[in-house]
Amino acid sequence: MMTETLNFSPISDAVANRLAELFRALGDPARVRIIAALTEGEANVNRLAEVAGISESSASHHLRGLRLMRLVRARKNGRQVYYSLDDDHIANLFRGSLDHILHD
Amino acid sequence: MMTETLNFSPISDAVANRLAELFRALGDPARVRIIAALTEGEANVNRLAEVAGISESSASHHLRGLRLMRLVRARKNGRQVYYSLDDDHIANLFRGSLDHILHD
DNA sequence: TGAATATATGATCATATATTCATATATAGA
DNA sequence: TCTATATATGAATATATGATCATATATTCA
Repeated sequence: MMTETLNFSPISDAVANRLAELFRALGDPARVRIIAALTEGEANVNRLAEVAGISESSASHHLRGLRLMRLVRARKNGRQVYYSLDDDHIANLFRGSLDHILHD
Repeated sequence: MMTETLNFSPISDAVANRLAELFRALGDPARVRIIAALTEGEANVNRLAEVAGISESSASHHLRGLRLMRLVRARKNGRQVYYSLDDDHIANLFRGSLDHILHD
């Protein structure tokens, strides 16, 4: 059965959905603070929880989401897990949005 | 009563919250398509509803949120309301995030 | 003025999301 | 091996969000 709709938009369905997902992934204060901290370098879960002002369990849940979205990477060292931004685009995107916020 | 928490993060509470709000505002496929359409120029509610693939009522609700967030501006002409992006930062932010999506 | 049209709004409902708590897993060190 | 520590996970719950429908408002045109 054909349920495809006509595409009037300058972007495709797939791209619109992935963009929305990306923005949703960033659309929470705790995650914003986690990403902000990671623009300064890698950090472990304990540290990120502290930075974000949330419990370690909550941080772990958030980090799981960010990992699944491939926004962050995990590196295990002993019993600690160090997270870092998965690529430079995110840091750039982040700085771009800071511009918007600050220029307003 | 003092409930202020120490600020370990590179960004302040206020900025983190506003950034999260901004991203949340963009974190929906319909709104992504609306913003994408508006990067091409202004459009009325009917047109935006069509582009986003949603009802006009739903479009109106979304546009209300975007207006309150000052991401879009409304210009009334007769009984139509034409929306446009409120400033260039948003279009730039949008293109930046497209980069991220496409380079992945 | 009355009908038609474009948009906006409010209430309701279903679903998504974030937090908490309990528990599991993995590793380090005694 | 036993204990403590760091992180992860699952279930439960509270809150947020989006869609829909009914209705309101504003404007055009006959």
